[in-house]
Amino acid sequence: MSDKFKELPNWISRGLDDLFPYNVSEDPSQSFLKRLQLSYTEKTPLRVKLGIDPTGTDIHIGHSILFRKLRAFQDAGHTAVLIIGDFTARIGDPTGKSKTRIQLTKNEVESNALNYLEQLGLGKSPEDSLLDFATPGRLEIRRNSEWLEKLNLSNVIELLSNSTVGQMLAKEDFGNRYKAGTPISIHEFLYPLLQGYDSVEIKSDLELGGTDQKFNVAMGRDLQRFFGQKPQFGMLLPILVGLDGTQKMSKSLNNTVGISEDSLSMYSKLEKVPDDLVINYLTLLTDENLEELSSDPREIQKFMALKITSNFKGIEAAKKAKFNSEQLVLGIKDSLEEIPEASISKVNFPAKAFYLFSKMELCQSSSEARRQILGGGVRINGEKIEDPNIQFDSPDDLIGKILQVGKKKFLRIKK
RNA sequence: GGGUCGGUGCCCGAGUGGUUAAUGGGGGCGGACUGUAAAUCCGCUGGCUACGCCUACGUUGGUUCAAAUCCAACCCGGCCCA
Repeated sequence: MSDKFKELPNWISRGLDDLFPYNVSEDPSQSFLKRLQLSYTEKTPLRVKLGIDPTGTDIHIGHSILFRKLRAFQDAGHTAVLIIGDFTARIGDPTGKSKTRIQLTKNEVESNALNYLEQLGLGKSPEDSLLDFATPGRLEIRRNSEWLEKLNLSNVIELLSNSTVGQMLAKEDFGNRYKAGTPISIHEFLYPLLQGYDSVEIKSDLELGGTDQKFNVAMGRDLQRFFGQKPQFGMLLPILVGLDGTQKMSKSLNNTVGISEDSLSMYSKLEKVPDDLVINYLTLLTDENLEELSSDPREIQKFMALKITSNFKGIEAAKKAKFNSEQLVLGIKDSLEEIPEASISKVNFPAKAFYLFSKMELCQSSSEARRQILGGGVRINGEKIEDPNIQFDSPDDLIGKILQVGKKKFLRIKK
């Protein structure tokens, strides 16, 4: 994120990791700035491609970096082409280990895809959503089964002939796995090619992706050239580092902030990210001016958390979350404006404490609840309980009380 | 297809017939501390309304009073050879 891209407008260059080809020249096939200007003079919006695999179901703020950038292009009048990788998802995720490779059914993929679109703002107004679904001409949603399903073996071989094993092994991911001796299935080599072929089908002018997508995006250029098209530009954005401060944000690493999470947990997760991540988050997830920040690291953290939360939840919800979070730290749970509530109806009485906490889903299992209690991390209405076998005879003893595990997990019992 | 080595809990990795829910490390969770955190120290880290009972060491059978440990077949992977 140097000033390498300083000639580009800020809405493009902010947070950018790479843009290729990047030559400062007059040639619109070499200079993205010229290409952009050309699209305005010709009044032809750029077709900006972004692919998503509908395998998981929850979008986290790491993903949102790409969507925010895509949205910026929409707002500048260009066409976002969102590709739902329904075909590739059905074959299975190549990077996962074979034992957990799940072959998704057509129905599962569809419902995942719908879920994704809803999180992105399907049906909402542009002001309240990540992408602009409403303005005509700004969004095109395509499923890659539309064309990939029709490829026959000859087509596939033609695609394959565009790449070599050497090239594939030069790709970081494959190379590492090859060196480490972990298995690589042949069909995994097909993925970059299929993703690249998507660019051909939709006549992409620009593809957005994480930095790990460089190979695949470049493959799209190769294939477009092969099929006689103008190659797309590639725009790479950083992979967001997760809450642990070291590894990429990923659901399987349990270091994510989901965009569908309630505002309080979003805020409280964000306000304690490691210090050296704060500026990074501000850069990638907000539009705030970085020149005018407080000098107190704790203040910057809170500012970042507030801004990001309000991006997703609105300013009012974010402020409320900040207030509640501060109350929480002070241990003033009673004054919280919004304590998550949960019904006690599924608990059978008489109920022992460990059973209660397990059933209320504050602990993953009754064994864990027992351990947590013994470990001194469990409270009811602020009062520590020490015996996992304490028994409650009736729901009336508990309704309205606050159950708490650790510092962050708590809820108020309702009927 | 042949040779060879190997498949252990979230991950890595000990264990090679008997208190073994299985050493150790990482990660995670909880506690203390702090600017929330990080670092550090301490505890926990299969399940079950639970002083007992279940389920676990690739799969399925077998040998044994007893198996993650022995045997057989199968499945999956690395490396070497084709």
